[in-house]
Formats: sequence, structure tokens, C-alpha cells
Amino acid sequence: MSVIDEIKVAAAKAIYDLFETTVEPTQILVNATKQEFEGDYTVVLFAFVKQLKKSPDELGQALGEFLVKNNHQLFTDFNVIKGFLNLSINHTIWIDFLQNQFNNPSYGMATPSGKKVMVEYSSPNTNKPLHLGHLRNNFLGWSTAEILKASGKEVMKTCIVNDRGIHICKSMIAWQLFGNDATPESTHTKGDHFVGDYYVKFNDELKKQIEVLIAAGKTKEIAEKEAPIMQATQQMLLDWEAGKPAVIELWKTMNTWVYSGFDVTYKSIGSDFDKVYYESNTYLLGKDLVEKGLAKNVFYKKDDGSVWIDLTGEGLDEKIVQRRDGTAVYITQDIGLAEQRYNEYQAEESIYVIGDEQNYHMKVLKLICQKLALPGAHGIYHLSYGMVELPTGKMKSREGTVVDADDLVAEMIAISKQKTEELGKVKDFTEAELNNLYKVIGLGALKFFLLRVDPKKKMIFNPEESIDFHGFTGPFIQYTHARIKSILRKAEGVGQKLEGEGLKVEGKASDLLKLEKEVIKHIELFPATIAEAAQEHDPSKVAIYVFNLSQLFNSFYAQHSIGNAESEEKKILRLQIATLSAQVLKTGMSILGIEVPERM
RNA sequence: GGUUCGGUAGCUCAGCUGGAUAGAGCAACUGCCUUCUAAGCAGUAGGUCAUUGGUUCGAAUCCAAUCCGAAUCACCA
Repeated sequence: MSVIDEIKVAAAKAIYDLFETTVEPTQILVNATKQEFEGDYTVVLFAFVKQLKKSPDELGQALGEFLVKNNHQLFTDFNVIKGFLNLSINHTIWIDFLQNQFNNPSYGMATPSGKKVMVEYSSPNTNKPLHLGHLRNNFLGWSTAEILKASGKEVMKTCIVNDRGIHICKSMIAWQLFGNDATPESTHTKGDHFVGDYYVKFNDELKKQIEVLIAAGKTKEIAEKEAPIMQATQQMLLDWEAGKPAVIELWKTMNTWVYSGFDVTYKSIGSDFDKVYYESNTYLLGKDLVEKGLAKNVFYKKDDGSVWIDLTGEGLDEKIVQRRDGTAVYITQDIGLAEQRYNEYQAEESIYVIGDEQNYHMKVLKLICQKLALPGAHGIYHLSYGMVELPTGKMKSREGTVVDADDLVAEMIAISKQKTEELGKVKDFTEAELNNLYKVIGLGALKFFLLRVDPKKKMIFNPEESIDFHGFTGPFIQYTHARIKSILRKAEGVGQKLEGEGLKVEGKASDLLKLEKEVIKHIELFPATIAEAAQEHDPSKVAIYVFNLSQLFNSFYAQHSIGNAESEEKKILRLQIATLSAQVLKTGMSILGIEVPERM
């Protein structure tokens, strides 16, 4: 139990003992005491003033006296200021905590609860390379999954690849027309970029053909439909659905190219999946659910044969679930896939990491699943994230303003290389060690930048200014970790003492210095932070936490010598603080998907 | 037009289940490397928390209205 929880329980008991009034511990508000007041944690009293018919000062005084008297192992002192009961925590609490945890490599990890969660993230199109928006999606999904694991859940990461449909046929047609049998190998191009280039070529050609038709007097709409390249694409989609061997063969070949490219990118950014679904396998799902829905009167049929659901009662619109020709629409596939995944895995929560442009779609999806009474419906959760925009506005592929994921990663690594060389601290590293370090720092900066803000907020990415290596950044935390490890290496001789009998407190606990205590207190909040981040599906909580811990440790470091502490006892205490700080920074960063180097 | 989300320092963001004098980072300015890594630390300056009203001991936080911005409301996916 965390210290804050202990305070809540003690305060609830005190209120019961003093006033014979039952108050739930969760109703008691406990905050960190503001710097300018004496104390560690503060109980806010106003909430109980009416209920207990006491003035805030009276109540605080009575409660404070009772708590200090009856919980002297927890509290040492108190003061009451304007309705706030400030409590000083017994230093032995912090020392004991430190003694128990400093050598625990899994500190912060909750015990497994056996509860299953599925996280779907990264839903790439096989006609476009990954871009900056995908990076936010990938980092968010991956990190959310790790945070859930750390909070005790069993997590399955999944991906759904959008590998079929009219847009996929576009790059296939363009390759047939303009490819001249070129391959990624023959052109030395990464497979996903190779295919993506043909998608661009398709659009260029289409534009030309439309202009010709418009010049011949057609309207824009008609020209778009009648353009020969578009008609060829429509035909190819029909051929694909009919399973025409030549088309399937081409489709498979080009997909292979794309996947080999994606693999390289996913590997470099650390994304992995326990299960990958392909839309070409799932796009026919959900049809039987349409029948069931009709039977249950959840859906209804219009005169033309199309099937709909009326969600106007929920403040939404009418939504089509099956076309008049009997084919399924996008949302129908999603319903079918939701059902299939629940049947396969029975996750109690199913998290979809998808951009906020699909808020409406996801709301409808969940509602329909609930109305159909699918077993997993209740657990559907849309982890909605805001778009990543450039200072010039939204990224637009037509205007060439899309920030490519591979390019960006390469640029980050180049910047970290340049900065590292300027500082010149790791000149003895081997070539391989250096390259690894550049990658760790560059990717760390990028991931931290994309994860440190609230997922649901849209963010602006300024390539020139956004990526800094100072302040609230990944490298700042990596640096703090590296510096701690340097100290620990130099103090290796006292390692046995650290792990042996440990620190003797013997009534000297009261001489915990302010910054020593502040660092320990913050470390003590780590499990609660993970639990909160898991609860809210919000990695930024962890990013902010590790940043604050780094700041605190750096202040501590600047003010107090660790290796040359005033006494042997202090030295051991500070080494333990340093050890546990490094441990927590490493764990915290690792669940964000960021490595921390031993040296930098 | 309907729905949803957002508006906090010059910039990027925390804080939002109501609590003490609204916090960080960047940028600007001052100091600190002959003792553990200065990718650091200490400090100065910078705010009508979009606006107006309401709820109450107390509002950046809750409610209402207004203004501004975004997303979405396809027999596309």
C-alpha cells in the first residue's frame, strides 16, 4: 500500500474514532504539501466540515493530534493552516521503503492479475510508407500495451493491415503501366517506398487524364469516373475479388515488397505484434451478423434491399451496414472482426489505437456491437489520438508535406550523432557502440517527444525546433541515468555493503536531508503512477513522471556529493537512492519504449 | 446546421473526480565546471487560465451562453 493510501486509511479511522462518523478512505483528499509549508502530505479538510459540524481549524487540530498520537510510526508532526492539515511523515517510513526496494529490479511492476487486454495499433496501408502520424500511433499503442503489462494485465498486441480495396489496386495498375518490371532490388529502393511511389504515379496520371477529359467538355465527376486508368483500376478490383490468378499473383508480389519494407521500419522503431490480421482475410466477416441483427430487429431493411441501423435515439444518425447489392461496408467488417477477435482471445478490454478522425466511427462500432449483444462489446475502447500537424498545417501527401517515418528516424539519429560528437564524452566507444548509442538517443528523443503530451490532443511537430535534447526530453532522462550509472561504477567497492546489512538507521532517521527525502518520496509514487497511466491509457503520465524524477535527482546530485558523502552512512544511503533512481528511470523509460544508456 | 474535442506565459505543454500565492520545458537574461558526466544546477523576467454569467466557504477545474479552431456526420476505407 502506498503512503498516500495509508494516510487515507489512517485519517478515515481517526474520523471514525473521534466523531463516530464513517468516511471512506477514497473520499479523503490527500495532496503533496506545497513547498512553502512544513510537512509531506496534506489532508484537505473542507469536505468534512459540514458533515462533522466543526470548523476546519478545530477539525484539523483534533485530527492531527489523534493521528500523531496513535500513528507515531507513520506521522511525526502536523500543522493546520486554513483548513489544510499538513502531516510530516516519519523518516523511517522512507528509509524502510528504500531498504526494501533499492535492490528490487522489478520495482513498480504490479503482480499479474490474469486479466486480458488486446491492443490494436498501427493499421498501415500497403500502398504508402509509414509517416509521422503512424509513429505517434505506434509509440502510443506499444507503450500503452507495456504500461498495461506493468500494471498486471496480460496483453496481446495486434495489427490490422489494410491490404485490399480500390486504393491498393491503384499502385498495382500504376506498376503495370509504368513499372517496366522494375523491382525494389533492381532500383535499390525500400519495398514500401517502391510501391508507394507507384501510388503517387497513379495519382499523377489520373490527374492528367482528368484534365484531358475536362478539356473535352466533361464535368469533373464524370471525368474522374471515366478516366481510363480509373476504369482499369475498377476492373482490377473486380478481378481481385473474383480471384483472377494474374491479379492475385501481382498483388502478392507487391505486398511482399511492402512487408519487407515495413519490417525494417517496425524493427528500427521497436514495434512488434503478437498477431497480425489482414483485411484481405477479414473483409467478408460480419455478413452473418447482418442476418442476426435483422432477426433481432437491431437492423432493418430498406425497400432497395440495403440494411441499416437507426442510431438517432443515441444522438447519432442512421448508418448503413450492408449495401443493396449485398456486400459489406467498412463498419460491418469491423463488427465481424471484433467478434472474431473476442472469440479467439476473450480479452475483457479491447483497445483500438486510432486517430480522432474516427471518433464517430468507433462510437458507432461500439454501439452496434452492444446492440447485437456481442460478448466483447462492452470492452471496446477507442484510444483516440490527435493528428500530428506541421507548423504549416496538416500533412498532405499531394503537396509532398508528409514527414516520412524512415527519413525522420534517420534524421534523429544523425542529430544525436552530431550532438554526441560535439560533446566528445564517449571517444573510447567502438564503432558499433557508437552507432547503437546514436540510435538509442535519437529514437529516445523522438519517442519521448511524441509520447509526452496527452494522446487526445493534436500536436504540432516542428522539425527544426521540436526536437531538442535539453529539458523535458528523452535525452535529458537518458543523461540523468547515464550519470547515475557512472557514479555507481565508481562506487563499486561499497556494493557489498549496499546489498549486505544495509543502512543502520538507529534513531538517526531524522537527519534525512530535504532533497534525499524528496527523491525517495517521488520514487515511492512510481507504482501509483503506472496504475494511473494504465487506467487512463495515457503514457504521457509516465513521461512526466520520469522527467520529474530526473529533475529531482539532478538537484539532489548538484547539491550533495554521493561518492564523497559526509559519512559512510550517508554514502550508503545516497548510493541506495541513486541505485533505485536509476532503476526507476530505466523501467519507466522502457515502458515508453526508450532505452537508457550506461554512458553517453 | 447536428455531434464531439480543444482554447492556460512569446512558443510547446502540465494542472481539470473543485482546494493554499496557476507549474514545467524551450526561447531571453544572471550566475555556477582545479571534487561523482555542464545533454546539468541555481536564479531573474514573462499570466485578465478565450469571453460573459451562474453554482459555493472556495472555480483554470463544474454548469449555461457566446467567440475562435479542429474532427466528423458517404451504398470510401
